[in-house]
Amino acid sequence: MDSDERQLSLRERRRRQTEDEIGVAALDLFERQGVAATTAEDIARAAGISPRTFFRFCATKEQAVMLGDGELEVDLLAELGALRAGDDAYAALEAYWQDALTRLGTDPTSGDRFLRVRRLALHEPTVLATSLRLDAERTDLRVSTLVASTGVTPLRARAVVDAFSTLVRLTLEEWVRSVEAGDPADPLEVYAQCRVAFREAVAGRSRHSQGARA
Amino acid sequence: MDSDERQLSLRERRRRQTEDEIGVAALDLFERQGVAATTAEDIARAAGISPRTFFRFCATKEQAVMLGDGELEVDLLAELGALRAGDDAYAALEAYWQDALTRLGTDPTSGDRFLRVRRLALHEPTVLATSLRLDAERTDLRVSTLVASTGVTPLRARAVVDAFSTLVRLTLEEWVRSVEAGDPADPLEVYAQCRVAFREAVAGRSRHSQGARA
DNA sequence: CGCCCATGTGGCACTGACTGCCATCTTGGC
DNA sequence: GCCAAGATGGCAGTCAGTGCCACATGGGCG
Repeated sequence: MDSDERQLSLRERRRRQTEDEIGVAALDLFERQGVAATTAEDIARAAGISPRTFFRFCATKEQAVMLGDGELEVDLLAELGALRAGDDAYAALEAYWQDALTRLGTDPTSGDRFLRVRRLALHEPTVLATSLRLDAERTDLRVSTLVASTGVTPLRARAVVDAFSTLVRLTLEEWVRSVEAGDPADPLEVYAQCRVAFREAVAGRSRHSQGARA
Repeated sequence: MDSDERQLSLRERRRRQTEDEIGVAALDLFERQGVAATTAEDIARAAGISPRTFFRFCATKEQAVMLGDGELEVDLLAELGALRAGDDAYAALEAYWQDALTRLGTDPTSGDRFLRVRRLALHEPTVLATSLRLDAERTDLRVSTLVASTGVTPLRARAVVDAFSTLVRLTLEEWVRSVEAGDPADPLEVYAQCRVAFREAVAGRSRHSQGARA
């Protein structure tokens, strides 16, 4: 987690600091004025850089709030790459995600930030779209990593990866909802619920429901 | 399917015709020159309207190729609305989707068009993003319809709807891949495969794999 | 038939996202 | 200290998308 704060070239440290400042500034402005009313120039000014430089850090203004989550993806890929033939990839992803959620809960700083971004995604369609697109762009690499490490067919790999992404998104959405409804739930709790709901939804249920069939 | 071609006000018929012309023009240009190299003005000119009017039909140029799929969504909502407490919503959605796929296979015209759009989505990130966003925007209505008709909890409804959307997307992707690989598969076949892969991915498997556990 | 309102269309001007290019400065290896 | 690589900022340009207004057209109604 804190392994790489020191011993980085000055450039690299600066770079991360700027990324962070951009992220904070964008999140702040988006929350305060809405995404539409916030211009890229606004964010750049608040982050102390020129508009031109701003667009070197992120391709669209919406991506400004997502600059921080690269590490999570790296971890995820490492997790996938470490699997071997016969391993249950979906289970591994679930473990990874539980771990990530726990860390988020433990570290209030990054946790809060993360929550605020997801909250934004719930209310601002363009932010949600950006998040979805980011996920989609990462899918191919996840899939090929999984195929390479475990030898499953691409179709199965894609099924696993897509199912996982969807479950994650569902979890985050429900978590945000619980926070906004006034009683913030434990993310792990929410995740457990979503996992069950998701599995039962897909399983093609037979019994378990309150009413008769028709 | 052809229920509403006649007996519509002249305005309505014109409207649909224009929509169609826009869709055809956009698809054509996007395929030929790529999305980035195609301006909204290009599409407008090819469709015989002014740029200003073009943006009254679709909010972004990418949406131009998706103008046609409104009816599918209407059908889907009708399906969801017709459910009752205790019904298996996921199964209903699967049936609906099989039906839709069959219709697409039967009607070569709209089928080809549909395929071309999905193909575009596979190669053009902005088109994929648009499709994802459209889906996300429709989610809320699907969920509330489902909640209203069957009384399930919002979380479960969301799980069903999201799982279904993901499965549909997976199916379309695989279908397109099979076409591009040179041996076009039967969409229903692809769907069946994806359904199984998806279910097994989520189910938390226990046996069934080729190798030992580790 | 002719009138009128609702609706559709086009033109114009404008904002703002994003990009290519170049000139300048800073970093880090030697 | 010196030089190549990389980072930054400014400038000009393209193009997506919007508000506004002026005009045309469809369709109901007397």
